[in-house]
Amino acid sequence: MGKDLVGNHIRKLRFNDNEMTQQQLADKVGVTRQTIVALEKGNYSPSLELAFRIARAFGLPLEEVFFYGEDMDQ
Amino acid sequence: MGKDLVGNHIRKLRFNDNEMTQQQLADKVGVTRQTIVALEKGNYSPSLELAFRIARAFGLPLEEVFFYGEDMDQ
DNA sequence: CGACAATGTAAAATAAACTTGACATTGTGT
DNA sequence: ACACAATGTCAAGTTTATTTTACATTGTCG
Repeated sequence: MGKDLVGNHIRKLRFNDNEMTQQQLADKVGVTRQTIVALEKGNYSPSLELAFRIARAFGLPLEEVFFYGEDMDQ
Repeated sequence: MGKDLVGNHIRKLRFNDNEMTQQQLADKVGVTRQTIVALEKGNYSPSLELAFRIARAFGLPLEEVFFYGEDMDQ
């Protein structure tokens, strides 16, 4: 809908503890690698459902993976 | 994408403290009333962006308004 | 060098979210 | 009884998320 108000830490999180490839994350949450690429690039924001699945994949609460508005560039 | 794994407390929250009409909430978060109706009925789950705006409208963290999986029927 | 894994990119197609407009129902107040 | 506010519903249309396919780039390892 909106312009670009939702951001995420997916790429960072894939490295930190978790050390996951785009493909592995994609498989784990049940989407294609292209979707992960698009999210990391910030092309669009995911559905709420996918956001939940990704947060789970990292074992984090949703708002530690995705953020809204002001905090955008962190 | 998925079946019906995401639920929400929108309807409850509109009453509790906040006492808001569907139309008022819709205006506040910038969608049409139909969208609110559809969400309350569980027809689909919102975009992540809209989910954030709705949570904000209630002054709550996203995961206190929307929930995933097990907790579905609460 | 040649092979292979991880990533980037891009276009066309499908699915899901959201809008627009219109009408029906229920309850409340006058 | 009439009016009006809040809610429910339905169908057709637009926009955004996601898939599919395909190819290009970089790094590593034999």
